[in-house]
Amino acid sequence: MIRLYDTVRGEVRDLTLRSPGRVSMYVCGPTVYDLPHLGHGRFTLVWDVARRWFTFQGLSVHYVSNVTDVDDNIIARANLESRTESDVAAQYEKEWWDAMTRLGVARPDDTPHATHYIEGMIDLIASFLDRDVAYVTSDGVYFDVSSVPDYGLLAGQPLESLRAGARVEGSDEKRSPLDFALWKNAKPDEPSWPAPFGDGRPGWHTECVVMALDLLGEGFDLHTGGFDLKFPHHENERAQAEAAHKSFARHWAHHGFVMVGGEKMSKSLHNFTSLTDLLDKTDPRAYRLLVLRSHYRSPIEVTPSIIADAERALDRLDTLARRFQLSVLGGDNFELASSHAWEDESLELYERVVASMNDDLNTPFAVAELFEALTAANLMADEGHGASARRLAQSINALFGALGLSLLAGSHVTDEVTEKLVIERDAARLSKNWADADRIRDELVQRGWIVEDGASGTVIRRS
RNA sequence: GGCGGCGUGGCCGAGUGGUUAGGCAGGGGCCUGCAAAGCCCCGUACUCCGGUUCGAAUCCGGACGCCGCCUCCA
Repeated sequence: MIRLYDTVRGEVRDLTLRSPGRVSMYVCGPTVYDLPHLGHGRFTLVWDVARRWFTFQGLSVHYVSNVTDVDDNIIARANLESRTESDVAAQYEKEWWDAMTRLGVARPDDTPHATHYIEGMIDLIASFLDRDVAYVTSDGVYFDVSSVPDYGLLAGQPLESLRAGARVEGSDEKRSPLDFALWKNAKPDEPSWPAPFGDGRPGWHTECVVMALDLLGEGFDLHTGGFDLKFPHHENERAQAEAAHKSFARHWAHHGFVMVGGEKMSKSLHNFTSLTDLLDKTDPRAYRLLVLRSHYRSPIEVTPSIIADAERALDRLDTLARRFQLSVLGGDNFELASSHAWEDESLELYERVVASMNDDLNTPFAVAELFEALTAANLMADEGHGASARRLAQSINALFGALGLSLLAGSHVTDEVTEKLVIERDAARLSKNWADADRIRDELVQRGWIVEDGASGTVIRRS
């Protein structure tokens, strides 16, 4: 049984599935108006890991993540750069998927776009107006939050106390500061769609309700996003579903932020590092390992030295892959738990990792178990138990693969000169000509290789 | 103001009341021609003050500090 923290209840509880063996999950995706930042990288990794883990465990996963391609920020950028909104959205969506590919984040099964769901949103808004849970103002249509009795459930606060803290905005026609825009009336130079209640464009909170219900259906299993989406975004999604008399997500889970110097990373604070930038400078697997080594609900700090730390840890994993010539798992290629042979040490490892992962996705503990197993595998091999060491290493590989982390034995592509140097060095070592052997080693190092003396002679790999 | 979370060894980071989390860095050792890789050993931490308990990082109360949400935001 998989247990997961539930935001509504404020505690870890069983993830009960709508239909056994199948997980339906909706993850709030990006608004495509700028390069993805580290925070986006984190959340996509966190839920990619969850998805992979569910799959690994034999569940059939339906993973939906939206792309918001109409919004104020996109419009602002388009106007600033004298481009069309769709041009801006297309550019940054491409940047998004490029970054996801490099991160090793698997494509969602569905990636609905807000602009493809305008009709459904209009229908929903019209039904709200019919039923008097929404009202028209001079600038659009607003949802009346007081029409939902348990509004504030996700925020953990009743409507009254939320209202008390709400910032008061100038003079608008909203009945409550918490009421939110379902539809924004068309303005010059803005994209708009015809609607019975006036031409315009949808507000942000409506798209996810319509798309989630369309693709996953009522009572889908899991809805996730960052803590900042808990309120008001998710609360407002839920409120709309309630008002539409549709059962919505059974389970809500939220992940922690990426911090910069103790503060939340965000575009509005201008303290973000682009994910693209990080991926250009480091092994993308380092970020995945970093994310795995902290709990998804905790904040993480991402600095160059912390990334470097993860890269060094990665070296040890790759050394294992090299030592046992492990095949590359992870990415699009991974084993299912049921197809791997778990026995002895492997079985113990597997059971511990399962216990950790199924306990609210405790990836840090799972990774700790894997590192302990790594030491054990090396020790077994050192002591001459090659076969069992190799079996354990393969299991470690399979489990990291299930978390989306590929262990790489590294490339052995060399050139003639390098090959010649290796042969010369082996000859020198054989004749105990240490001076020449060391000189050649220095030369190989200068050419960018790390040199190790293996049982069968000089072994090189890229530094 | 309301609600929520966090304060762990040099750094990162888990932690179910009593037994070594794990990683990185550092020190010592084994192995090695020397290295590298690997393995072994070492630091014995838990913001502070009370309380409960035979025993608390872990439970309760309080203090201090930090962070998040209540506005666009992953």
